[in-house]
Amino acid sequence: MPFWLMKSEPAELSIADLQRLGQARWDGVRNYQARNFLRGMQVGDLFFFYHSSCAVPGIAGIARIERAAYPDPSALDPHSHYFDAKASSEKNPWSAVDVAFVEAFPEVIRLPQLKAQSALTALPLVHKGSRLSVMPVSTDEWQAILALR
DNA sequence: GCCAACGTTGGC
DNA sequence: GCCAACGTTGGC
Repeated sequence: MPFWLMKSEPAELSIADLQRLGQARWDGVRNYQARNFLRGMQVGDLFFFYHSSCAVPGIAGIARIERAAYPDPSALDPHSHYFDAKASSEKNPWSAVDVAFVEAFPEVIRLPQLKAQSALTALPLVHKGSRLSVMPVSTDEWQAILALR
């Protein structure tokens, strides 16, 4: 079963929010590379929930894919922050998935700690300037990160 | 608030 | 198809 990592701004959706909600739609991805990874996800896949653009950037927990990729409704909603005027219900280039809460770590695994792991040098997340918000995580990387909990 | 890195747009 | 300009991401 493949593993992934996805970034979310906790002001938008945090691991605590997902814990409270149980489930949520993961929408608003507007980058083709990230979208293609979204489309590769299968129900049951696990991912690390990363908090970005916040006081303590890092991995905050684990969640699971509950529904595989489908056309992202937020692209069609004029009131949405993620509205895309070029998208239509016939031709919507963007994808969303549904996710479910699995686990919140007792403490966020902070970015500097992740960057210090030699097992994670290939992970785009730790690369300076990397903006990719959805990425695959190898089994070895998954285990290395789990060991930091 | 700053700024480096990156993706996208659009003129040519 | 090139590439400069621009907008966005995201750590600090």
